[in-house]
Order: sequence, then structure tokens, then C-alpha cells
Amino acid sequence: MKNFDTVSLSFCGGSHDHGRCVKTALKAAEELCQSRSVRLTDARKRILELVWDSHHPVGAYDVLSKLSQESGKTAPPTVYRALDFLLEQGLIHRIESLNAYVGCAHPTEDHAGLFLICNNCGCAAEVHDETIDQAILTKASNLGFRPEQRTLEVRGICPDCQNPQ
Amino acid sequence: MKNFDTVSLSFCGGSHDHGRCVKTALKAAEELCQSRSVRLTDARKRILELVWDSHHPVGAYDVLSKLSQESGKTAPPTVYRALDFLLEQGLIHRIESLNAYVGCAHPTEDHAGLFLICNNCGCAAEVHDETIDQAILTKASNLGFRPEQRTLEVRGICPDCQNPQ
DNA sequence: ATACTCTTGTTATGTTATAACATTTACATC
DNA sequence: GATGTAAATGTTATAACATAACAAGAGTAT
Repeated sequence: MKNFDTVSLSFCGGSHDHGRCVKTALKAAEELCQSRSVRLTDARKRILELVWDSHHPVGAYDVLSKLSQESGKTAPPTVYRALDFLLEQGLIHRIESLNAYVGCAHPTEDHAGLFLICNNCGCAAEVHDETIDQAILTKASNLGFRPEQRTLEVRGICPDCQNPQ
Repeated sequence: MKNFDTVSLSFCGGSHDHGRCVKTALKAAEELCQSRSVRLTDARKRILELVWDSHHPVGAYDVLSKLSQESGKTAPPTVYRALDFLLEQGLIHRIESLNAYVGCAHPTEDHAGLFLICNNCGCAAEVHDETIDQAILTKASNLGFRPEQRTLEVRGICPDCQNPQ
């Protein structure tokens, strides 16, 4: 499996260059959409940027209000359509336990991720683990269940909030 | 770890005696509440029954409308308060990916369950697996994350829907 | 230019959940 | 059995999240 350890840097306190982080994600998104012959329109791109604005999951209505501020009155379907598109393309993830959305750092990889979500600062980190994947598949298979998608969200305290500076 | 294999019987097609299933759950709930000195009031008990009415997760407003039918006008907070109480006591689980609630068959045990939810019939089965638990804990711990709660929901096709009679 | 499909705009509404405050109930104590 | 107190419930309103349905515009292939 690929090494996604850099993702652990995305806990809130990690003082990474987030502007660069977003730029990379947008570039990847453009290439990915081009390769799939789907259109990353201005609206979709802007909404992807807004979702990426932090490593905190953002609600659809947060996106909506930012969008309304900068582009005048915007209605919910505009946002939800873009979010649906981005979800379909694997460019963002939905965090079910928060009704919120977060950028995906490796949209071309498999999408059975694990989210570590801090109950203190609200940041979310996506990680992947072959052992977990395998254990879940084995269990399901033993019970005769055929998995299609999955949601794995762990709430707790992130390293930065455990050891504040 | 305890053997929860009987839970796999709760896929929709399993023609178990559901009346008995509910009765057992209610009895367990009463004993548990008594032992904890918390009150399983009529409203809470009735709402627990309504959640247990099937192995399909039920929405808060489903419960609300049934309750309104049998007891006259009922407002959302009545239902949500009872659901919150039942969640706190571990008597039900919330399925995040469905915004719905389902009875817990073993409220005294640990609550890091895995839900197998059928995309075809909508039934949900709760299972437990030590290997999965351990793999998740290990991963989190390696990243310095301290877990508090977790959500693990696998959507797919249940055995009964794969092999219809 | 035409036809076609995809995308976006717009209005309205559906669904899920909570805030805030009034009232009632359970029950321990006097 | 009256009284104080905490827990539970009733009530009204509204917040937060999401989609249906249909009209209009933009992109593209022929």
C-alpha cells in the first residue's frame, strides 16, 4: 500500500503551508477531471477551494454563505450539486458524523479511508490502513455480507490538542 | 471477547421471532436502568419499542409520527430527548449514514460496534470484532490520536438479498 | 445553425434537529 | 401529607441540512 503518513501532518497544529496544500489539491483535481473528461467548472473549482480552506470539515451552508458573500445570492442546490460532483469524483469526502465535507488529499487512490476527528479543535485527518481494511473485509465476508461503501470515523483528541504548546 | 454471532441472524430475511426479540430487549433495558438508577419512563420505553419495531434503522420522525398516531400530537423534542437518553444508556445506536436509530442487542457490552447495512432491503446488523477494534486502536495510537468514540458503518448487500428465496 | 447534453439558476419545500421557556411529575425530607 | 428540589415533559418556534421540479444558459458535435 501507498504511504500516506504525510497526511498525519494535517492535524490542526501542524504548521504546514496550507496555501500550497490547497494549490496542489486543485492542480490534482484539474488533471484528474481532464483525464476523466469531466468538467471542473469555475463553480465546482471554487467550491473545492472553499472546502479545502482548512483541514476542518465544512458544512454545506458554510460554503454557501462564503459563496454568497463573494458572488451574490446563491441557493443551496448550487452548493449541493458541486459537492455531489466532487464526491463522485473522489475529490472530497463527506464526514457523516458531522454532516460536513473535507478535501481528499489523494483522489486517485482507493476511497476506504479512516477519519480521525478531534473533539477539541475539530480538525480531521484522513488515514489509510491495510490491516483495518482487511479486518473489515474478512468480517463482512465471514457473515456473507458484500461490502460496497463504508464509513469509518474516529472521534477523539488529536496529538496537537493533547500536547498544547 | 464475547460471541455475538447470533446477531448475524438479524439480517432481514432471518425469520426470527421478532416479538420475542423486542421483549428481551425491553426487559434488559428495564433491568439496566434499574441497576443504574435512571428512569425508563413510559415515553422512553415506548420509543425504545418503536425503534426496536424492526431491524431497520428508523428515523426520529418515523418514531414521531407513530407516536403522534397513538398518543395525539407530539413534538420533536419529545422524541429527541428520549432518543438521547437511550443513546446515553447504550440502549440504541445512531446510524450516522442514515440519520436513523436502531436498537442495541447487548447494551451492557462495549459500544464500538460495526454496522452492516443492506443497500437493498435497508436492514442493519450490529457485529463486533476484536481484530478490527485492535487495528483501529493501533493505527490511532501510532499517530498519537486518542480515540473516544467511533462510527463504523459498512454499506453493501446482505446475505438474504444476495440469495433471494 | 441545429440539436443535444450538461450545467446552472430559481423557487419552493422536505427532512432532521435544537433553543428556550413553561409546566408537570417523582420523590426525598421534614 | 405539605414542601422543596431535580428530573422529565409540554409547547412554540426556529435552526440546520438537503432535495424536487422546472426554466434558462453554456459547451460541443454534427
